[in-house]
Amino acid sequence: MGRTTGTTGIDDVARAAGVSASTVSRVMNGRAGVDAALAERVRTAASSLGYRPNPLARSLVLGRTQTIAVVVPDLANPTFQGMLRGVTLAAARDGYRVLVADTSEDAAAEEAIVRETRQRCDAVVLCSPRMASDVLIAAVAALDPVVVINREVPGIPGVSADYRVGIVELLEHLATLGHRRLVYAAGSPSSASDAARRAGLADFALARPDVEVLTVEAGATFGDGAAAASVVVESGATGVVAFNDLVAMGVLASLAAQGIAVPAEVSVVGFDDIPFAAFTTPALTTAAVPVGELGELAWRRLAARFAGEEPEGDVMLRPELRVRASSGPVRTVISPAAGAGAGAGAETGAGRS
Amino acid sequence: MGRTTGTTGIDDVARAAGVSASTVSRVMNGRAGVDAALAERVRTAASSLGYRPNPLARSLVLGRTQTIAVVVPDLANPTFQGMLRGVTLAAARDGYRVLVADTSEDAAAEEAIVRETRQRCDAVVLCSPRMASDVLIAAVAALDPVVVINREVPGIPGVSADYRVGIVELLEHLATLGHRRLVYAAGSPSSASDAARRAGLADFALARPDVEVLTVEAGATFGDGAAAASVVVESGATGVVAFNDLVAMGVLASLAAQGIAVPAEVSVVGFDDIPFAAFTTPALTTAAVPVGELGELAWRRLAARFAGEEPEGDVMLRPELRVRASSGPVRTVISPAAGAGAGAGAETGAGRS
DNA sequence: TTGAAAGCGTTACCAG
DNA sequence: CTGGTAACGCTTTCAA
Repeated sequence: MGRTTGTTGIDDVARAAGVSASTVSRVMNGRAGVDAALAERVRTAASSLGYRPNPLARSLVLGRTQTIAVVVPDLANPTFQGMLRGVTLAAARDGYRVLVADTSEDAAAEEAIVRETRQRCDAVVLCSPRMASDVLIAAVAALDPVVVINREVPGIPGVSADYRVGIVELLEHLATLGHRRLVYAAGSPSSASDAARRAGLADFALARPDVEVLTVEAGATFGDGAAAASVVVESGATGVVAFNDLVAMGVLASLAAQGIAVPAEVSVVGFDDIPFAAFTTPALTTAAVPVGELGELAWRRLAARFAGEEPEGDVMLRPELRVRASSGPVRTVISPAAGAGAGAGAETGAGRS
Repeated sequence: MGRTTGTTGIDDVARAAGVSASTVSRVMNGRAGVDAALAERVRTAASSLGYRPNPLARSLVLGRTQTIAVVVPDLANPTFQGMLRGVTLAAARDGYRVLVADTSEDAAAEEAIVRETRQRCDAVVLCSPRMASDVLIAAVAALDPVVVINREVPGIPGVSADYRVGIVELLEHLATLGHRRLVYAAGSPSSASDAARRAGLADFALARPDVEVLTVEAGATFGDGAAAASVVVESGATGVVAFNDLVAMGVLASLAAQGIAVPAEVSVVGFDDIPFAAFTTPALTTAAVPVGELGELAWRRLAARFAGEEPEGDVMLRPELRVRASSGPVRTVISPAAGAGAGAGAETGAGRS
């Protein structure tokens, strides 16, 4: 009846203003059809009591929380940080808040986490979900207002970056520079976006049969890149396309340690354009994935759904080639391998996306 | 009465199990004193109906949401990303979720955002709040379960990194290497953590009167660092302590552009140890601020409060010196300035903390 | 041990 | 235009 908790409730305001709770509610929600004088009295009472409608109670009766969940595999990954930021900023503009959940790359725990967080929200954004396709498809059905970033799910609209086209741009860039023997330092085979990249590799192979592209299994981290560098050297390739910028940085570091000049002897390109890609030595040529936009777009889909609009089709954002100093024309042929050169083993919270 | 929304509610389960809602509630909450057979029947009914207690309704009646808010000035800043991650992971372990809010460095809007998000949660973590001290003090009182990171607020327990001690470690490191003329590329005067650093500068001045430390107003970004580099060169200093890693990276880039060798001619050290500090060229010596731990600690304070424990005093985490390749012994004296060398102007979402 | 009923703080429907 | 009165979905006394 009002004074149960320390908070001032709608009844307190109603009493102070000498009206009913209904009227206070109407005034607080700006609903038309309230006598101006009364409304003013209510507003005065409300502000003098410092009344703030309890969002929880509103949510319960309204059936919406004004909150959406964003689930990411790893908050330390720049890619997901960017998506989270994009969603958060866009949602905030429309008065929505974001509940964030980090699944710690645990594909098995993912579904439970998603369901749990979804229950407290009006919708959920799944960033590069790791769960198996069948699980994902089933889960998504129960999540309804949901948008998936960077993973195709039949039936539900998704927003993704076009990794397939992006890698082709990178390959073409190197081919144009005269490279004819390249290596792709691949990511995890279980990565959906790596599959897209490999599809791009195939596209490219058809279009440019004169360019040879070897694939070496690397991974998604700096250490993986460093480890893969030796294979690159042995292969005699003049250019390497890394799964992502982190891997590229690992390659860069290992190459530098072996005294191999970039891009004079070997060109190195990454993928993603993480915030620090511009600051490596040499600055990294890469394909920029507009993670912020992906997040923003994800929000727009949700906002549209909330507004009762029909779901649109999938959106594919094309990565943008950013040519920097790490790639250049073919000059010399590197000398056939010397050592096994492992390189640094640093670990940074980033990786697959 | 149950079937209003499409969701299955407690009444549906009760009906299916042939018991009352009270019993279902008791079973779902594992409250003792329910007939084993009945309990089993309830559990069966619940799972077969896919029943999930509505967290909102529980929150309303229980008075707790199992959610805390984390408010940061800028989600693009690695420092805050780290704190957010620390809080999120720690809270998740205890079954709490995190609502995130980005104030976009808007000191004026901060208070409203904080109040708003706080209302939906059980507590709030303020990361390096930008609002004026008096506003902060007043706000914090109304927020109650609250912990502030990296900013002192009389009366409420805070967790911070000891920027004052950290910068002294950096200065001592350079002094030990033989440097006698240093410059501090300062951050924004309005930054609380920069004030702490300047206090450290004063401490150091007293302890090492033989070392000269000039202060040049720089800023918190890569561009600020690049711009400040020329002043450093002109000053004839052999070492520069940057406000943070980003500024240090800017200095590094500008120095490299001018052909000044690091650390042979000038040593450069940063602050924070952001994830990429280890990957600059040369790798950056810095003082590591344990942002993840700060976040985790913030959660612990909150968890303790929830458990009814008394608030402890402030916690100060000491930054850890990370010596890498960008700092070295004094060798040569740099030649008195040549050009104004501005340098890159890249912008990265990072900065004050 | 179990159930009925009274809220938790709002909003919305329906009379007046 | 305003005020009762039901919900929203759940937990928790209070009786039985």
